[in-house]
Amino acid sequence: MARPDKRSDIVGAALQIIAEQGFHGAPMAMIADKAGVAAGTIYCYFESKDILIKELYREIEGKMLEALREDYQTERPIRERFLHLGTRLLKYFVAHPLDFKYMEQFHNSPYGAALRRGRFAKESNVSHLPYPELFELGVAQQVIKDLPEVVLFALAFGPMITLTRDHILGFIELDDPLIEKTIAACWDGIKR
Amino acid sequence: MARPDKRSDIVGAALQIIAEQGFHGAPMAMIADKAGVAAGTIYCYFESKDILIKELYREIEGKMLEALREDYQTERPIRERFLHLGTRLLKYFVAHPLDFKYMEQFHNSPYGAALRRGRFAKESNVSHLPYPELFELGVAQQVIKDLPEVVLFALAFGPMITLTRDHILGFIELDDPLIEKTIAACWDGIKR
Amino acid sequence: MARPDKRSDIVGAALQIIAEQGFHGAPMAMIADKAGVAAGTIYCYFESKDILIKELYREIEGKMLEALREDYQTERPIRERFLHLGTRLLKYFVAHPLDFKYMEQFHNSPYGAALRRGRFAKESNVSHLPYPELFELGVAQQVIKDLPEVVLFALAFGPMITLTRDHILGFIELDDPLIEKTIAACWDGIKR
Amino acid sequence: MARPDKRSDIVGAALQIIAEQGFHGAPMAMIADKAGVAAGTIYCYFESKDILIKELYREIEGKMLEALREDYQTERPIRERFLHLGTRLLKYFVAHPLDFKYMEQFHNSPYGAALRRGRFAKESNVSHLPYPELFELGVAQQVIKDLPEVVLFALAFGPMITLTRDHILGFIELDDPLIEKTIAACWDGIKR
DNA sequence: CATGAATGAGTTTTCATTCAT
DNA sequence: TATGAATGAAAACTCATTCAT
Repeated sequence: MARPDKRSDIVGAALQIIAEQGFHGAPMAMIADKAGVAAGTIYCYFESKDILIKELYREIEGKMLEALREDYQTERPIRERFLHLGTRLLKYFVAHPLDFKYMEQFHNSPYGAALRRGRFAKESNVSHLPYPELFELGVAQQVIKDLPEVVLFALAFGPMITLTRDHILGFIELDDPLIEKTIAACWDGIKR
Repeated sequence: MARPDKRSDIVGAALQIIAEQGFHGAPMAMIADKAGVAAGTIYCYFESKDILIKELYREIEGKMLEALREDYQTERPIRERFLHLGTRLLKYFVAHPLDFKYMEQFHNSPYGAALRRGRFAKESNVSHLPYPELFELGVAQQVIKDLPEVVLFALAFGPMITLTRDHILGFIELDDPLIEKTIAACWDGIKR
Repeated sequence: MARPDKRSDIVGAALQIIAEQGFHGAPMAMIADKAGVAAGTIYCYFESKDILIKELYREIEGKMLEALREDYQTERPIRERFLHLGTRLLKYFVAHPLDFKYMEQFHNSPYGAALRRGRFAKESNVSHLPYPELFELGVAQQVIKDLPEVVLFALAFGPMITLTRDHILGFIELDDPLIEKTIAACWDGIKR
Repeated sequence: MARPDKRSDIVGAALQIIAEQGFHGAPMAMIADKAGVAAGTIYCYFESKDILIKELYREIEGKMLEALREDYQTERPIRERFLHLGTRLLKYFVAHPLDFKYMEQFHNSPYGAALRRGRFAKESNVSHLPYPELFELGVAQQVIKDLPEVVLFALAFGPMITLTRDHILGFIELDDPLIEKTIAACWDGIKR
């Protein structure tokens, strides 16, 4: 009767509800209900709501990074590599709007602040991303503006985030040509 | 002992607590306490927490727009007007971090989604801003890339939002020269 | 409609239910119900169930010690002072069976263990009681057996506790003559 | 790998956890875990947690009574028989602190109240113990005070219980000489 | 207008027990 | 017998809102 993997059902239900209503609009009982399990069952798979939230974030981030890295060729010129990454990222978000919304909820919360602080303390505020290296290299090759990494990151990433949000809200339809034009414009922002 | 205007006290307390702890970390009792009034008193000025939140948003947005429009000269060239607006905006956020954080909380919540939807339905997703007109004009004069307004908005605004967040989190120190370089780079992103 | 002091109602309800059913047989909802208040109201007076429990213990202990000290004359002989205290204690418990049962619940729980440890660490395992001094004095005067204070305490107190329990359970009817005979027997146990 | 008798494993695990954490600090899952069996397995041996608790009590009481009766010689004088029993009892508790703690948990709970009531209804509040007979005989021989059996029981038993508790809590170290002195003092309490 | 005690619905989490395998 | 995933009925606690003063 139940689908074979209850854990997936729970994760899926949590993703959908949290993405759409936020953490506080997602009582455990509602998640359980949508997943088709009893309230207590969630605690067979996740120790607490906190852990469910963090775990779900890790899964989404993993899938996203995997998508980014696919076909990424480190021997290509800086510009092409940037365009590849930006395009991939935007396309991933367009294809997985719930993932994007979930990540936004996560970042805009104590969880996200803690995560960012932790990562910044080490080396990068969005670790695992191929960006930091790419920017450093571009600055060294005098292809990219000589600005702090954080600023370059904002110039490159900020528009994608804002635009994805608008796309999801239905303010614009992001098709492939528009995505490419947008990423090209992002490049204009950081290129020397 | 009490300041004359309880309403201001309430608004100020709400801004501070919500900006720092989020909507759910800001019980009415805590706001009342910080404002130095009784819990019930808030309801003399605001029908509900929802209304307090929306009202506070409107006030902050108003102050911000006022700051943007100050010294704004519609007869100057597109580029200069953009640089003026961008610089003003970034400086305003740097000077009023609580306002920025509050707006982020607001946008990243059902309130924000509703607001944006409402505004888009009419004409603009960030109404009252001088941006839409500026972009239209820039496109017509072939100074700005021929992209949808929403995209231009993302290219111009996205980096500022992301960067302000990083500044507030302490990942970077935004001084005036850096602000100007950043806005100039934003211009590169949208200019033809 | 409501009795003037809701706090007393809550304390009274908690005493009765906890004494009879134990801490785990006393949900906050049940206490609230018996007190004639809403569940949340309890938290206007006590931060948590833990604090309610500890506070209630302190109140009971205070009343009991007051009863013990009444008419207590430090200039009388050791034996008379002991008989006075023992008789008072037993009579207090007979008159206030709920207090006795509550204290038993308390002592037989993590709360009690913590309390005893704390008191023992300082100077006495049942501080505030006039016993320790009395025992020391009696040993010095060679009226009381030369045994560790803890043992003397057990010899003197143990029977009263056990007997009070039996009285409350209805196994025996403790009237004044019997109380006096019992305390006299307790004295036989510790006297030299 | 598993010990042959799962039932013993379960009983042992329950004893240890309940003695140390109380009934409510001993979820069935934890008992099962410590016993090295699955949660459901416990229900193959015990119908419910209640029944496990009662059953365990009966086993402990049985072992304790057996220890008491060992070497007990009914033809010896009353005093010697009392000293024998008291010493045995105290030594048993010192040697088996978990048993003592478990019994305290049990008595101080609805289970214990029910048990005592049941036994009193028949004939004795601590049935199976050789005490009642001993007291009756002692009173008849005019060696023991002419007090109700319940009172004699409290005078004799109460100190041992209180003292064992203090010993387990580490407030005193009960070695053999001290045990004997204590039991002798108990005798002073009941002897004529 | 102002107060703040009181409310009670709603939230997360625990855990004895069941049952399909 | 043995398993352990699943259940769902509590339980403690929070907090927006009301209302008698």
